[in-house]
Amino acid sequence: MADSAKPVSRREGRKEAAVAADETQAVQLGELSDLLGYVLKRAQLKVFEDFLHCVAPLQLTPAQFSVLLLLDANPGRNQTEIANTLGILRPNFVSLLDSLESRDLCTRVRSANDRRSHILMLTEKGHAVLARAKKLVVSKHEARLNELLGPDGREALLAMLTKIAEEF
Amino acid sequence: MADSAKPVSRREGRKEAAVAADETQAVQLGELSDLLGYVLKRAQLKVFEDFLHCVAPLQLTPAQFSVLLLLDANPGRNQTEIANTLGILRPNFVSLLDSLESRDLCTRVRSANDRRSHILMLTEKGHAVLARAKKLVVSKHEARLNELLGPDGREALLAMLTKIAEEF
DNA sequence: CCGTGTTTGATATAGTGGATAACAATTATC
DNA sequence: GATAATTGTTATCCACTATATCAAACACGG
Repeated sequence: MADSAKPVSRREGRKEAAVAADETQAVQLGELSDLLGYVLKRAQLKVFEDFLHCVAPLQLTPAQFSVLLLLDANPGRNQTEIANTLGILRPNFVSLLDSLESRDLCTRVRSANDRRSHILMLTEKGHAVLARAKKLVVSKHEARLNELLGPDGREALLAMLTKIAEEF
Repeated sequence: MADSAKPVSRREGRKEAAVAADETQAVQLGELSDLLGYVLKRAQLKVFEDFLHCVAPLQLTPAQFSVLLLLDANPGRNQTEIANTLGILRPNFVSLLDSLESRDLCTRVRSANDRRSHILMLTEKGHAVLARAKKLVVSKHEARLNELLGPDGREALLAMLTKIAEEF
């Protein structure tokens, strides 16, 4: 999100005329601040933005990180299984994998059982990058969330979001 | 999200061979289920999907609904102010407004003070549609969230998300 | 009043994510 | 062995996001 897209809190530098009191009056959010979907999306953008910033030295997006995590936890799976688990459509998963493979973070190996499918595995470098990424995520990203919400707050939030994601 | 994109819970109809026990073993989410950003995004998609479904009779997207809400709460504002408040870039706000205006839900009026800017206002039809949309959102969408989380759970969730959106 | 700079809405354009159709290769099924 | 289904892939489309640029209108200092 560009600077000019930052919401609400942007005090436009113009019109110093409205000296003390008025200050051009901020736009009222009104019932929008009670719309869960609205706040949810706003929070999600903020969290992704921070994730990107924290993992910037490793050049990993949230989606790429989630793929590496899944490959680590599920060796020997094919593209369809990993893509489905992440809610990514197979066609769109191809270029994502291309990118990871071109950076030598994972490899596609033709399966011996079913020569149609590609078995996915992390490379050595993939394991190393994932390990460093995890450290950054825990020590910087999630740590900041813990600081803001408290450990129990974070747990409660995670539980409610999981409930929505699974049961809603 | 298409059917084929539905995460995890998709038991592929193939291979009845794995009769009772094995069942091809589900892919393990692993540490992904503790990643707040991941669950946050998943929950957000679910909530938007439900919103879209609940307001389908009025053909309003979350973004369009939020614009109508803001125009109602802030009559007499121009495009830049409304767009900034919603975190929408001015260029992208133009077509959004075009769509609403072509449906006679709002109007652009040249300001008398500053003939560069367009004052935005809801039309009569806009007010009516917004009123009906609000009813649908409250009675169907938010009601379902209340049912899932409980009134206090929903409040707590809203509070934490707002905190993230504003202070993170 | 004039000229410089800024703001507003708008256009064009590019990048990204998500979605569908179709295809060759391979496998499953009957 | 013929037909159907699956896997990875390509092409393509749509929505959303982002940047640069423009004309019109305004602000302001000289």
